[in-house]
Amino acid sequence: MPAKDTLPDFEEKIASLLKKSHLSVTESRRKILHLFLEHAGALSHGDIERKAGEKFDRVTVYRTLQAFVEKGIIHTIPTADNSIRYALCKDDCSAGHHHDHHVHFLCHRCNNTYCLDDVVTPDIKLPRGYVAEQVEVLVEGVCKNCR
Amino acid sequence: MPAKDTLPDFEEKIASLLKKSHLSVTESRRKILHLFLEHAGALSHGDIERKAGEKFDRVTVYRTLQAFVEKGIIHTIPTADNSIRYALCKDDCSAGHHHDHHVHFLCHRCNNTYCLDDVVTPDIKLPRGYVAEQVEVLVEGVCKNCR
DNA sequence: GTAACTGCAAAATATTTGCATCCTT
DNA sequence: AAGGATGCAAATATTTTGCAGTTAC
Repeated sequence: MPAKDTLPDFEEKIASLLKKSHLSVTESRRKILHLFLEHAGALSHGDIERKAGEKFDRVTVYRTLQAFVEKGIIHTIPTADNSIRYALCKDDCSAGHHHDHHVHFLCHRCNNTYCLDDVVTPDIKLPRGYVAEQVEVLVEGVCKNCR
Repeated sequence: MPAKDTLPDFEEKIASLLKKSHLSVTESRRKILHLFLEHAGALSHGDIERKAGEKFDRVTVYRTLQAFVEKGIIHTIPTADNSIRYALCKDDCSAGHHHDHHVHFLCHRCNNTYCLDDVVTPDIKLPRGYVAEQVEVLVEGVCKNCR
Protein backbone atom coordinates (compact mmCIF):
# COMPACT_ATOMS: atom_id res chain seq x y z
CA MET A 1 0.00 0.00 0.00
CA PRO A 2 2.08 2.90 -1.27
CA ALA A 3 1.41 6.26 0.37
CA LYS A 4 0.58 7.81 -2.96
CA ASP A 5 -2.64 9.60 -2.06
CA THR A 6 -2.29 13.18 -1.05
CA LEU A 7 -5.93 13.25 -0.11
CA PRO A 8 -7.21 10.04 1.44
CA ASP A 9 -10.74 11.04 0.48
CA PHE A 10 -9.93 10.39 -3.13
CA GLU A 11 -9.86 6.64 -2.82
CA GLU A 12 -13.21 6.57 -1.10
CA LYS A 13 -14.75 8.92 -3.57
CA ILE A 14 -13.38 6.91 -6.45
CA ALA A 15 -14.66 3.62 -5.13
CA SER A 16 -18.12 4.98 -4.47
CA LEU A 17 -18.28 6.64 -7.88
CA LEU A 18 -17.41 3.41 -9.62
CA LYS A 19 -19.76 1.32 -7.54
CA LYS A 20 -22.61 3.74 -8.09
CA SER A 21 -22.01 3.31 -11.81
CA HIS A 22 -21.91 -0.47 -11.64
CA LEU A 23 -18.32 -0.62 -12.78
CA SER A 24 -15.86 -2.86 -11.04
CA VAL A 25 -13.09 -1.16 -9.15
CA THR A 26 -9.88 -1.91 -11.01
CA GLU A 27 -6.46 -0.38 -10.90
CA SER A 28 -6.68 1.41 -14.22
CA ARG A 29 -10.02 2.95 -13.42
CA ARG A 30 -8.89 4.08 -10.02
CA LYS A 31 -5.73 5.55 -11.47
CA ILE A 32 -7.49 7.40 -14.24
CA LEU A 33 -10.17 8.78 -11.96
CA HIS A 34 -7.42 9.85 -9.63
CA LEU A 35 -5.83 11.82 -12.43
CA PHE A 36 -9.07 13.64 -13.04
CA LEU A 37 -9.61 14.38 -9.37
CA GLU A 38 -6.16 15.80 -8.81
CA HIS A 39 -5.88 17.72 -12.03
CA ALA A 40 -8.87 20.07 -11.78
CA GLY A 41 -8.95 20.58 -15.52
CA ALA A 42 -9.99 18.59 -18.54
CA LEU A 43 -7.75 15.85 -19.88
CA SER A 44 -7.35 14.47 -23.36
CA HIS A 45 -6.66 10.86 -24.15
CA GLY A 46 -3.06 11.80 -24.74
CA ASP A 47 -2.76 13.64 -21.44
CA ILE A 48 -3.90 10.55 -19.63
CA GLU A 49 -1.51 8.26 -21.43
CA ARG A 50 1.32 10.59 -20.60
CA LYS A 51 0.39 11.08 -16.96
CA ALA A 52 -0.24 7.41 -16.39
CA GLY A 53 3.21 6.61 -17.68
CA GLU A 54 3.77 3.10 -18.97
CA LYS A 55 1.17 1.86 -16.59
CA PHE A 56 -1.58 0.72 -18.94
CA ASP A 57 -2.20 -0.28 -22.45
CA ARG A 58 -3.44 2.41 -24.78
CA VAL A 59 -6.52 0.34 -25.44
CA THR A 60 -7.41 0.27 -21.78
CA VAL A 61 -7.43 4.05 -21.72
CA TYR A 62 -9.79 4.16 -24.67
CA ARG A 63 -12.13 1.67 -23.10
CA THR A 64 -11.99 3.26 -19.69
CA LEU A 65 -12.81 6.72 -20.99
CA GLN A 66 -15.61 5.32 -23.08
CA ALA A 67 -17.08 3.52 -20.08
CA PHE A 68 -16.85 6.67 -17.97
CA VAL A 69 -18.65 8.74 -20.58
CA GLU A 70 -21.39 6.15 -20.93
CA LYS A 71 -21.93 6.06 -17.19
CA GLY A 72 -21.97 9.82 -16.88
CA ILE A 73 -18.81 10.04 -14.79
CA ILE A 74 -17.04 12.28 -17.26
CA HIS A 75 -18.19 14.34 -20.22
CA THR A 76 -16.54 15.47 -23.43
CA ILE A 77 -15.70 19.08 -24.18
CA PRO A 78 -15.79 20.43 -27.71
CA THR A 79 -12.55 21.93 -28.97
CA ALA A 80 -11.62 23.78 -32.11
CA ASP A 81 -8.65 21.57 -32.78
CA ASN A 82 -9.25 17.89 -33.08
CA SER A 83 -8.48 16.81 -29.55
CA ILE A 84 -11.37 15.60 -27.47
CA ARG A 85 -11.03 16.53 -23.85
CA TYR A 86 -12.82 14.95 -20.93
CA ALA A 87 -13.79 16.36 -17.57
CA LEU A 88 -15.51 15.05 -14.48
CA CYS A 89 -19.23 15.55 -14.32
CA LYS A 90 -20.81 17.15 -11.34
CA ASP A 91 -22.92 14.93 -9.15
CA ASP A 92 -26.12 15.93 -10.85
CA CYS A 93 -25.02 14.32 -14.09
CA SER A 94 -26.57 10.90 -14.13
CA ALA A 95 -25.84 8.38 -16.85
CA GLY A 96 -27.36 9.41 -20.14
CA HIS A 97 -28.79 12.57 -18.66
CA HIS A 98 -26.20 15.23 -19.01
CA HIS A 99 -26.76 18.45 -17.17
CA ASP A 100 -23.82 20.11 -18.69
CA HIS A 101 -24.97 23.65 -18.26
CA HIS A 102 -21.69 25.24 -17.34
CA VAL A 103 -19.16 27.12 -19.41
CA HIS A 104 -15.80 25.68 -20.44
CA PHE A 105 -12.67 27.76 -20.44
CA LEU A 106 -9.55 27.07 -22.47
CA CYS A 107 -6.40 28.90 -21.42
CA HIS A 108 -4.03 29.85 -24.21
CA ARG A 109 -1.04 29.97 -21.90
CA CYS A 110 -1.18 26.72 -19.96
CA ASN A 111 -3.44 25.04 -22.50
CA ASN A 112 -5.67 23.69 -19.75
CA THR A 113 -9.40 23.41 -20.08
CA TYR A 114 -11.51 24.16 -17.03
CA CYS A 115 -15.15 23.64 -16.25
CA LEU A 116 -16.46 26.87 -14.80
CA ASP A 117 -19.20 25.21 -12.84
CA ASP A 118 -20.53 28.48 -11.49
CA VAL A 119 -20.89 30.13 -14.87
CA VAL A 120 -24.19 29.10 -16.38
CA THR A 121 -24.62 29.01 -20.14
CA PRO A 122 -26.73 31.93 -21.30
CA ASP A 123 -30.01 31.71 -23.14
CA ILE A 124 -29.48 32.20 -26.83
CA LYS A 125 -32.17 33.83 -28.89
CA LEU A 126 -32.36 31.85 -32.11
CA PRO A 127 -33.96 32.71 -35.43
CA ARG A 128 -37.54 31.58 -35.94
CA GLY A 129 -37.83 27.84 -36.47
CA TYR A 130 -34.77 26.73 -34.56
CA VAL A 131 -35.25 24.80 -31.34
CA ALA A 132 -32.40 24.66 -28.86
CA GLU A 133 -31.93 21.56 -26.76
CA GLN A 134 -28.47 22.16 -25.44
CA VAL A 135 -26.00 25.01 -25.43
CA GLU A 136 -22.24 24.59 -25.27
CA VAL A 137 -20.03 27.56 -24.51
CA LEU A 138 -16.29 27.50 -24.86
CA VAL A 139 -14.43 30.62 -23.78
CA GLU A 140 -10.80 31.04 -24.75
CA GLY A 141 -8.39 33.38 -23.04
CA VAL A 142 -6.09 33.46 -20.04
CA CYS A 143 -6.95 31.70 -16.81
CA LYS A 144 -6.50 33.03 -13.31
CA ASN A 145 -3.36 30.99 -12.70
CA CYS A 146 -1.53 32.31 -15.75
CA ARG A 147 -1.36 36.01 -15.09
CA MET B 1 -16.98 23.62 -70.01
CA PRO B 2 -19.73 21.59 -68.40
CA ALA B 3 -22.91 23.47 -67.45
CA LYS B 4 -22.56 22.43 -63.84
CA ASP B 5 -23.14 25.75 -62.14
CA THR B 6 -26.60 26.45 -60.93
CA LEU B 7 -25.59 29.96 -60.03
CA PRO B 8 -23.15 31.57 -62.45
CA ASP B 9 -22.08 34.00 -59.71
CA PHE B 10 -20.39 31.19 -57.89
CA GLU B 11 -17.51 30.88 -60.31
CA GLU B 12 -16.76 34.58 -60.15
CA LYS B 13 -16.99 34.67 -56.39
CA ILE B 14 -14.73 31.64 -56.14
CA ALA B 15 -12.08 33.05 -58.41
CA SER B 16 -11.99 36.38 -56.63
CA LEU B 17 -11.86 34.73 -53.25
CA LEU B 18 -8.90 32.65 -54.27
CA LYS B 19 -7.09 35.51 -55.93
CA LYS B 20 -7.61 37.75 -52.96
CA SER B 21 -5.99 35.06 -50.85
CA HIS B 22 -3.04 34.62 -53.18
CA LEU B 23 -3.95 31.05 -53.99
CA SER B 24 -3.88 29.81 -57.52
CA VAL B 25 -7.19 28.89 -59.02
CA THR B 26 -7.17 25.15 -59.51
CA GLU B 27 -9.88 22.64 -60.14
CA SER B 28 -9.85 21.10 -56.68
CA ARG B 29 -10.04 24.44 -54.96
CA ARG B 30 -12.85 25.62 -57.16
CA LYS B 31 -14.74 22.42 -56.63
CA ILE B 32 -14.35 22.44 -52.87
CA LEU B 33 -15.30 26.08 -52.55
CA HIS B 34 -18.28 25.34 -54.71
CA LEU B 35 -19.38 22.66 -52.27
CA PHE B 36 -19.23 25.14 -49.43
CA LEU B 37 -21.13 27.79 -51.36
CA GLU B 38 -23.95 25.51 -52.38
CA HIS B 39 -24.27 23.64 -49.13
CA ALA B 40 -25.04 26.46 -46.69
CA GLY B 41 -23.84 24.42 -43.74
CA ALA B 42 -20.55 23.27 -42.36
CA LEU B 43 -18.70 20.36 -43.94
CA SER B 44 -16.30 17.86 -42.48
CA HIS B 45 -13.34 16.42 -44.29
CA GLY B 46 -15.36 13.26 -44.82
CA ASP B 47 -18.35 15.16 -46.20
CA ILE B 48 -16.15 16.76 -48.78
CA GLU B 49 -14.55 13.53 -49.84
CA ARG B 50 -17.97 12.00 -50.25
CA LYS B 51 -19.48 14.91 -52.13
CA ALA B 52 -16.50 15.32 -54.39
CA GLY B 53 -16.75 11.69 -55.40
CA GLU B 54 -13.60 10.09 -56.75
CA LYS B 55 -12.53 13.43 -58.04
CA PHE B 56 -9.46 14.20 -55.91
CA ASP B 57 -6.93 12.53 -53.80
CA ARG B 58 -7.60 12.47 -50.09
CA VAL B 59 -4.36 14.34 -49.53
CA THR B 60 -5.48 17.16 -51.76
CA VAL B 61 -8.54 17.66 -49.60
CA TYR B 62 -6.39 17.85 -46.49
CA ARG B 63 -4.08 20.38 -48.05
CA THR B 64 -6.85 22.42 -49.56
CA LEU B 65 -8.76 22.72 -46.31
CA GLN B 66 -5.60 23.60 -44.50
CA ALA B 67 -4.78 26.32 -47.00
CA PHE B 68 -8.29 27.74 -46.77
CA VAL B 69 -8.12 27.89 -42.99
CA GLU B 70 -4.74 29.61 -43.09
CA LYS B 71 -6.01 32.20 -45.53
CA GLY B 72 -9.16 32.86 -43.56
CA ILE B 73 -11.52 31.54 -46.21
CA ILE B 74 -13.05 28.94 -43.95
CA HIS B 75 -13.01 28.41 -40.20
CA THR B 76 -13.27 25.36 -37.99
CA ILE B 77 -16.20 24.67 -35.72
CA PRO B 78 -15.72 22.87 -32.43
CA THR B 79 -17.69 19.69 -31.96
CA ALA B 80 -18.12 17.33 -29.07
CA ASP B 81 -17.40 14.27 -31.16
CA ASN B 82 -14.13 14.08 -32.94
CA SER B 83 -15.12 15.44 -36.33
CA ILE B 84 -13.81 18.85 -37.24
CA ARG B 85 -16.21 20.79 -39.38
CA TYR B 86 -15.43 23.73 -41.59
CA ALA B 87 -17.58 26.62 -42.73
CA LEU B 88 -17.09 29.66 -44.93
CA CYS B 89 -16.00 32.80 -43.18
CA LYS B 90 -17.86 36.02 -43.65
CA ASP B 91 -16.13 38.73 -45.59
CA ASP B 92 -14.87 40.44 -42.47
CA CYS B 93 -12.69 37.48 -41.63
CA SER B 94 -9.27 38.30 -42.92
CA ALA B 95 -6.41 35.85 -42.79
CA GLY B 96 -5.21 35.30 -39.28
CA HIS B 97 -7.79 37.63 -37.84
CA HIS B 98 -10.86 35.65 -37.14
CA HIS B 99 -14.00 37.56 -36.32
CA ASP B 100 -15.97 34.49 -35.58
CA HIS B 101 -18.55 36.09 -33.36
CA HIS B 102 -21.56 34.17 -34.46
CA VAL B 103 -23.29 31.15 -32.99
CA HIS B 104 -23.07 27.67 -34.50
CA PHE B 105 -26.05 25.38 -34.60
CA LEU B 106 -25.92 21.60 -34.88
CA CYS B 107 -29.16 19.88 -35.88
CA HIS B 108 -29.73 16.46 -34.35
CA ARG B 109 -32.03 15.38 -37.13
CA CYS B 110 -30.15 16.25 -40.31
CA ASN B 111 -26.80 16.42 -38.58
CA ASN B 112 -25.94 19.65 -40.35
CA THR B 113 -24.04 22.44 -38.73
CA TYR B 114 -25.06 25.99 -39.54
CA CYS B 115 -23.45 29.33 -38.89
CA LEU B 116 -26.12 31.60 -37.49
CA ASP B 117 -24.47 34.76 -38.68
CA ASP B 118 -27.13 36.99 -37.17
CA VAL B 119 -26.91 35.52 -33.71
CA VAL B 120 -24.09 37.18 -31.85
CA THR B 121 -22.26 35.39 -29.09
CA PRO B 122 -23.27 36.75 -25.70
CA ASP B 123 -20.96 38.30 -23.17
CA ILE B 124 -20.03 35.78 -20.53
CA LYS B 125 -19.38 36.95 -17.02
CA LEU B 126 -16.34 35.04 -15.83
CA PRO B 127 -14.99 34.51 -12.33
CA ARG B 128 -12.39 36.96 -11.09
CA GLY B 129 -9.04 36.50 -12.78
CA TYR B 130 -10.18 34.99 -16.04
CA VAL B 131 -9.75 37.01 -19.20
CA ALA B 132 -11.87 36.13 -22.22
CA GLU B 133 -10.43 36.61 -25.68
CA GLN B 134 -12.89 34.64 -27.71
CA VAL B 135 -16.23 32.97 -27.10
CA GLU B 136 -17.50 29.97 -29.03
CA VAL B 137 -21.14 28.98 -28.78
CA LEU B 138 -22.49 25.73 -30.14
CA VAL B 139 -26.24 25.22 -29.88
CA GLU B 140 -27.66 21.76 -30.46
CA GLY B 141 -31.26 21.08 -31.32
CA VAL B 142 -33.55 20.93 -34.33
CA CYS B 143 -33.13 23.29 -37.25
CA LYS B 144 -35.85 25.09 -39.13
CA ASN B 145 -35.78 22.67 -42.05
CA CYS B 146 -36.31 19.60 -39.90
CA ARG B 147 -39.63 20.25 -38.24
C1' DG C 1 -17.32 -19.62 -10.24
C1' DT C 2 -18.79 -16.19 -13.37
C1' DA C 3 -18.82 -12.02 -15.43
C1' DA C 4 -16.17 -8.23 -16.18
C1' DC C 5 -11.73 -6.22 -17.34
C1' DT C 6 -7.07 -6.08 -19.31
C1' DG C 7 -3.24 -6.69 -22.49
C1' DC C 8 -1.56 -8.14 -26.75
C1' DA C 9 -1.83 -8.61 -31.63
C1' DA C 10 -3.70 -7.05 -35.56
C1' DA C 11 -7.03 -4.74 -38.42
C1' DA C 12 -9.12 -0.58 -39.85
C1' DT C 13 -8.87 4.57 -40.16
C1' DA C 14 -7.02 8.84 -40.30
C1' DT C 15 -3.28 12.11 -41.09
C1' DT C 16 1.34 13.57 -42.62
C1' DT C 17 5.42 13.72 -45.59
C1' DG C 18 8.52 13.31 -49.75
C1' DC C 19 8.95 13.49 -54.34
C1' DA C 20 8.12 13.43 -59.30
C1' DT C 21 4.87 15.41 -62.45
C1' DC C 22 1.54 18.70 -63.98
C1' DC C 23 -0.85 23.12 -63.99
C1' DT C 24 -1.20 28.46 -63.09
C1' DT C 25 0.51 32.50 -63.56
C1' DA D 1 10.02 29.48 -67.34
C1' DA D 2 9.20 29.25 -62.30
C1' DG D 3 6.68 28.39 -58.50
C1' DG D 4 2.92 26.34 -56.77
C1' DA D 5 -0.40 22.40 -56.62
C1' DT D 6 -1.52 17.65 -57.28
C1' DG D 7 -1.23 12.56 -57.07
C1' DC D 8 0.98 8.59 -55.65
C1' DA D 9 3.50 5.90 -52.39
C1' DA D 10 4.71 5.29 -47.98
C1' DA D 11 5.51 6.59 -43.25
C1' DT D 12 2.97 7.84 -38.91
C1' DA D 13 -0.61 8.20 -35.86
C1' DT D 14 -5.09 7.09 -34.09
C1' DT D 15 -8.93 4.17 -33.03
C1' DT D 16 -11.32 -0.31 -33.12
C1' DT D 17 -11.82 -5.29 -32.67
C1' DG D 18 -11.03 -10.23 -31.28
C1' DC D 19 -9.42 -13.22 -28.12
C1' DA D 20 -6.99 -15.46 -24.35
C1' DG D 21 -5.56 -14.76 -19.80
C1' DT D 22 -6.46 -12.28 -15.34
C1' DT D 23 -9.06 -9.99 -11.78
C1' DA D 24 -13.08 -8.33 -9.15
C1' DC D 25 -17.10 -9.60 -6.87
